Amino acid sequence: MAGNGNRLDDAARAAWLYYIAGNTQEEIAAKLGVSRQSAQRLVSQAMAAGLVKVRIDHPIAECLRLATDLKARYDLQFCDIVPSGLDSDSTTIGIAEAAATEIERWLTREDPIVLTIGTGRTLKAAVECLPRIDCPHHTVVSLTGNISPDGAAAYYNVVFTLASVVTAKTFPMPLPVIASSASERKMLHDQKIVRSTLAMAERADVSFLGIGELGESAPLYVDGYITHDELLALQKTGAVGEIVGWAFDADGEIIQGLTNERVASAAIPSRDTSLVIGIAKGSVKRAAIRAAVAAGLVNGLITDEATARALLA
Amino acid sequence: MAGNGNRLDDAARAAWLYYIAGNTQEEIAAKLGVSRQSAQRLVSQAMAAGLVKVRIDHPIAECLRLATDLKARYDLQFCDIVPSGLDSDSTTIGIAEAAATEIERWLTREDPIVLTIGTGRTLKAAVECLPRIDCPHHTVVSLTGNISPDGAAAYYNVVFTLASVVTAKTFPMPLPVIASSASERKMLHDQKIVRSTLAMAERADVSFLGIGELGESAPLYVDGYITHDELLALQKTGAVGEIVGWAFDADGEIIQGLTNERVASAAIPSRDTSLVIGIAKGSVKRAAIRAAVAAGLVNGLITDEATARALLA
DNA sequence: ACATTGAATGAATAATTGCTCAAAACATTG
DNA sequence: CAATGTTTTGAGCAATTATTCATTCAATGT
Repeated sequence: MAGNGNRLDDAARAAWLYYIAGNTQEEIAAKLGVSRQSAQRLVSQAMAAGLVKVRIDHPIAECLRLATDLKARYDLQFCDIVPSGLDSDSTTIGIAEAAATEIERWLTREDPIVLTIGTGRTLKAAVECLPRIDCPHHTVVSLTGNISPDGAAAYYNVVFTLASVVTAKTFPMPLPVIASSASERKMLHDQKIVRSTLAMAERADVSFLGIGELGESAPLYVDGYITHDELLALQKTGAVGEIVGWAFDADGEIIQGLTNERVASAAIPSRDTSLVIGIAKGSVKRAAIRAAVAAGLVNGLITDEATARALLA
Repeated sequence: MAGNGNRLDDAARAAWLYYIAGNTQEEIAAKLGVSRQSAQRLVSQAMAAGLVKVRIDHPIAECLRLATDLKARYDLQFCDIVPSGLDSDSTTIGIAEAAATEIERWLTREDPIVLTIGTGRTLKAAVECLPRIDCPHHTVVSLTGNISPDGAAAYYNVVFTLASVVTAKTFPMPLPVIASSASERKMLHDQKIVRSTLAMAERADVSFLGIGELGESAPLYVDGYITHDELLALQKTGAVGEIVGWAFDADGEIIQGLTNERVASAAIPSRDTSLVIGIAKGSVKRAAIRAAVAAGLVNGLITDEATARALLA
């Protein structure tokens, strides 16, 4: 009723009445003067629009244990394990929320920090879980370029998504993800703005990075940043994973040459002076994750129970 | 203890699978190796134990919370808070629409009601938001006179505006707002038509009233119903606000004497037997609104977020 | 050992929620 | 203004979730 009002407003109202006030959808329908079905639609729209944030406030003992073990085994500063259904290879569910919680924890700090962020599906999902946070005193820097091969904005670059929900000062990288040549990369990196952004990235206090795999469905390849031949070449030199574009082998050694000569991303921030959290799960990424934590490419990890077990086995 | 903690662990896990991973309770039961109803019990235990935190990320959510708090704090039957834009002192925007919605809700009822209405800019704006409503079974009564000091129709008397858009039986008060003397008021009120209108007002089911302030820009003064000296006199006795002309102090006590001896309006309808909704916002009206709700001059309130916060502070 | 109590369980059932589909309302275009 | 495509709506139905109730099980006191 009430004329037009914003549709999302009503959705939020309905969601509030449903989740917070514990009303049944029929009661909501009555209060809002719509049919029960419409009330149901409003609630699920609020859901779909990501207005509803649920968090479980309990350290599940088993996950805690795994986290402690992993921290000891791989000398991690930070580790969060999310419960998994026994079979779960299902995308980003779970760790995205956990990552969002951790990002939120950092962005709600009083003292100003520099947070750097990578790319990827998981990270994107995590940022979409974030509530609005007012934190103009913080700085968010993207480690990766935001221009996709076809010149469009890179879809999985998350800095803009983050900026739309958080009031921190944000610095995207006005670069392609992978330059066409080593010399082009040098030229791009010599630009004044890029240099200052790269410099800022080096002052990171905390970083959130996806860990990508380099199999047939490697995101770098699937999203068109590298060709199939380039992928094969990487695999041939033993590359098993990639962080902000930098391919590394099973020992966590950054591959020399090949596409790594042209990766336009900033270097992974120092693990000696800052917290670098990798976020990934799933059996297909296992080798990549293991290499990354074993070699100390990251000193923090958010993953799920199944992956944690595999990393400890 | 141990049993209890373990149980909560499972509850947390079940809640996690349910709310975050979106599993159905049957799936959870399978994964946790318990029966479906046990899974249900775990989830609801997690709920009861407060493990599950839901948050709605939308300004509306805050408004609903404020409304609930205000209802509890001031023992209100009804409260609606509209989000305030950045310029929170800007006239009637927002609450007018909200008031219109509530008026409409009452006028679209099947069973016949008596609705009484006051005056003022906010109420005028509210009525102008109303759609056409066919409701000949309802009765609308003005609580205030509709004759301005210069003999013309009082501009902010809303009964005529309302009548132009709604088919209810409407009863204006063929009176000045403030009589020239106490005896004139008595004489006027003794008229047969006025008496029946006043009697009708006493049978109100719901009332919509503006809350006016009594500072330098008090509507009563600005619109010429009282002189500047009368305004000063009221202020001197501690008057902070006014409803349908009746001035009251910071404790919500109706001022004795002064202009109140000549206010020709009907009394504010009973808050014990009917819903009396005050509609006002803005920092300049804060004291008046606080006094009105605290003393129970009204038992319903429509205001904005900023004012609601101030009332709770 | 045995009765008593109280929590936990699963079956049955009631209530609520989610989905599909056809009709209606709406907007757009020729 | 008719024709068209799109969105919104509510009814009916299927799926899911909550509650009730009789029963079991284990623990405790007599």
